[in-house]
Amino acid sequence: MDDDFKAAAILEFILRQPIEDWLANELFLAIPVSSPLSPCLTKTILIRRLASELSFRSVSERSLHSLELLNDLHHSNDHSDSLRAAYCAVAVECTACFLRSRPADDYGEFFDAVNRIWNCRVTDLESAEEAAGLVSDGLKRARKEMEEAVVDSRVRDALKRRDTKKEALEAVRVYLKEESAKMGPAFLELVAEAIRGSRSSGVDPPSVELKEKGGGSLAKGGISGIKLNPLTLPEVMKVKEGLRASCMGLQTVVRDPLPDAVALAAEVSTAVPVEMGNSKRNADHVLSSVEEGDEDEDDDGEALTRRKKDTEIASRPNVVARYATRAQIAEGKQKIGNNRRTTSTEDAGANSSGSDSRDSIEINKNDDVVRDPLPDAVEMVVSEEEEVMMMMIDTGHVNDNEMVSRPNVENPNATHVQVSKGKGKIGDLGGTTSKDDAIANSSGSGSKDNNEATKKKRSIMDWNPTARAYEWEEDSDSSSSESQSLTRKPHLPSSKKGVVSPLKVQGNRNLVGRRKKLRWTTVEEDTLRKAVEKYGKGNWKLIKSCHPDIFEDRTEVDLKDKWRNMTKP
DNA sequence: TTAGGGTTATGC
DNA sequence: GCATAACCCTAA
Repeated sequence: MDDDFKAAAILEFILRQPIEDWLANELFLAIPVSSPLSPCLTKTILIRRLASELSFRSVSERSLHSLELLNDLHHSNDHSDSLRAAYCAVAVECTACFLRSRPADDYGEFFDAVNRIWNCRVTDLESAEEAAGLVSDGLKRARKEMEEAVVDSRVRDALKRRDTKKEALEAVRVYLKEESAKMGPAFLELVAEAIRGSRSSGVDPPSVELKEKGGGSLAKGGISGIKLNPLTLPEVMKVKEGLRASCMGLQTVVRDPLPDAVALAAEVSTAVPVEMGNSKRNADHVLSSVEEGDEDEDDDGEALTRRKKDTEIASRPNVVARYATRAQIAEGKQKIGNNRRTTSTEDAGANSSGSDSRDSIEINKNDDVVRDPLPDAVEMVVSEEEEVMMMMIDTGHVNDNEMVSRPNVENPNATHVQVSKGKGKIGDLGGTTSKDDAIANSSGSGSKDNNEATKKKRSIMDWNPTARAYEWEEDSDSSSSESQSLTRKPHLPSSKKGVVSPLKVQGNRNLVGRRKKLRWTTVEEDTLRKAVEKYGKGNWKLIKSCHPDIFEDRTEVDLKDKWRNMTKP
């Protein structure tokens, strides 16, 4: 285990506390954790983000995105009904909201939403095997209803009369409650519990009070866990500094993660002015408890002696595995031997099959702890540093005054906390629609990302509207290494595509300034034919946007011209 | 954004 | 040279 492990444990603990988002954000920014984040921490961040939105009675397309990422973190055989229901309800609300927010005869935004969410997003889900967990009969029915609503005003009216927002909020609430219960206490809480267990004989128990699994409040982003006293501002500063010191000061890399984590808990307990009990006093004792499955890694006599002192904690199944980052997983695999080429599924299976040398990465399916997600899903969720960093906090719900007054003890001039509306805030999304988000993000990604601040951590609550399964190839003209590194993000077709195609078209121009003739392929023709059947003649832009890959080098006019040719007598 | 007329390139 | 497909221009 290394410092990153400690930082992840602290962050997970923090993010599950009922503290304000700005504070969680501050702490996230202050605690050095490298990416890729562990699946567990990623999941915690996403859950926190959803909970925060829920507390503000808000659902948006970024909620959809969060749910998609959470689905990716689910085990392939562990798809949750409540997740499916929440996804469907949020998708419906994200569409139907445009019926309520616009004049009675203005359906443009609604049609766009149907196209964006149901014709593109949900269609992709249905075709993507890894996202099958989100697809339900309800989602299919809803999709049909939305498609009918485009052409049938009665269906539209019925949809408008439904309180889809309430349905979505309730569905998300149910999912969060269920997921929080599944996740159980934070790692540090488990450690605290272990400490208390280890001191049960004649020693004052710590004042840590563990709630029943999943019993925590969701208010203000809190999920579950230790009861905390409200922190005053000076205490907050102390927490932050203490946590930072804890993370930065611990340079010794100990092979065995559990005692190290316990030591960390002890340190945190001294740094955090909340009731963490006598963890420090217990630390020496608990430090002596070591899992026995790692002897080849830490084989000194002292460690061996310690290992035998506390079998209870030693037998705790794989709590540490929750924090294995991809790097740690890779390291673990290397221990096994890297001569086996595995598929993603094989990796998942291997990680759960159990081996002493893999204890640090093994996921115990019976532990109700976060399972090892499909590596491919992890790849998508946590492989991109920016992707995960952009998840970091800032719900966009905090009012401006609060944002402005947020203290930055680290650096009062630091840009990453200049979060006042419209200025310096990374991905300022407060109160914007998802469409606005996409526009803002696509238009600002270049210059803003060059900002030094954006190279640092970003808020977990920041919505990355471009963070979808799409990932376009880089433009040939984006040659600088800096821009390449900064633009390695997935993009929605609506933003980047619109920029790329004309450039490519220009590149195809001949000396006369006319594009080279590009003959239509059979695939293009078939797609166009089917698309016209589906969407009708004349909806060339819609058709193009629904098949951005196939019609990558075609304009809407091209589609129209081609159809004209195809239907000539 | 689309429709329709006009222009150009390509294959026979 | 002609037919056709692909592309361009412009009005609505």
